[in-house]
Amino acid sequence: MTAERTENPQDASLSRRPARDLLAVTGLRATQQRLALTTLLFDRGDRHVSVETLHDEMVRAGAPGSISSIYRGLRDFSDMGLLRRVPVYGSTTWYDTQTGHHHHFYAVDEDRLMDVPANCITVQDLPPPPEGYELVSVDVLLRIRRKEDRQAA
Amino acid sequence: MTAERTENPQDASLSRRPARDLLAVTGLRATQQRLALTTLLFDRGDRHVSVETLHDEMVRAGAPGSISSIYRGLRDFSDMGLLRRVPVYGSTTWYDTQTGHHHHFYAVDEDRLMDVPANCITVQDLPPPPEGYELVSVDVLLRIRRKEDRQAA
DNA sequence: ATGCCTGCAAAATATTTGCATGTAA
DNA sequence: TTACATGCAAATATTTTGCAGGCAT
Repeated sequence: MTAERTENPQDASLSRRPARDLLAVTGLRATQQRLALTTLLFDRGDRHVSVETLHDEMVRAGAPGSISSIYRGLRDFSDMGLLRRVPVYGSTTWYDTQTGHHHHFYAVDEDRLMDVPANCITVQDLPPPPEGYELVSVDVLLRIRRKEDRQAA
Repeated sequence: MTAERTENPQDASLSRRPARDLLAVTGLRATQQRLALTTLLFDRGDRHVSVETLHDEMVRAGAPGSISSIYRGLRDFSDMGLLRRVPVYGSTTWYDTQTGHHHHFYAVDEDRLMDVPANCITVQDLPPPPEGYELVSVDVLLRIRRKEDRQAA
């Protein structure tokens, strides 16, 4: 029962220290799928992803990971605080790699998220949470649409 | 007190003028289903509903309307500006009967929306929308959770 | 009478899960 | 070695839609 462990050269990028560190923090095992996911998510700065966009990316990159694993991965990462679910109207769930406070434009006609530059929005006079609750996050969503969509009848 | 409120489902309440007026504005026909929907939605002040909660209500009230009709109704009402979709994380779509600017608490562990009292939140320094876009709405979602859920692990 | 609506069921879309196998530690 | 993770497919969940009959106008 001796499995050969062939160290693929291409594993180097997927085994980067940062990715492993992120996983180590969560206590999740550093599997190939999770390392690939982590690298794609966090090596390019702030991004918004859905299961679908990320799966496309992984296929293009030849990275390992089935759809189920991506669902599981994004869910687990969110639960552990590595990602943040973005509140939008549409049916698909969007995740943001930046967990700090910042906000979004949402182009309703295109079902597309855009970042709002940091420091651009000030939220004041927040009410205290209801009795027994604590505040977890503040999300501001600026719904926008193409000006041309307002057709002068 | 054990008051028996045996109100007739086909009561005149479903044909109230306000409900008909709302529908008249949209150009949609005043069917029994839409009148029932409109009455349930707008006779009780500000509320958040999903297809499921509303369907339960209609069943309980003995009001007419299949699930499909409720889906269609809420979608159409939103499209016509009578309702407003609330941006949340979960899978179900929530609608708010108050279309004016106001904001929400979202209890993540219960998948439940609560109103934030008006005038409680001030949003300042809004950035201009991207070139070619116009701002449609500003939604603030305050994610909250039970304090007890923070189990010292 | 006409054309928009509804209900039903099937389809489409989004996400989770059972289980056998694979693999990190 | 052992527990946890993955892949696949089936199961759920949510929403839309085709169509025949119904109802508002």
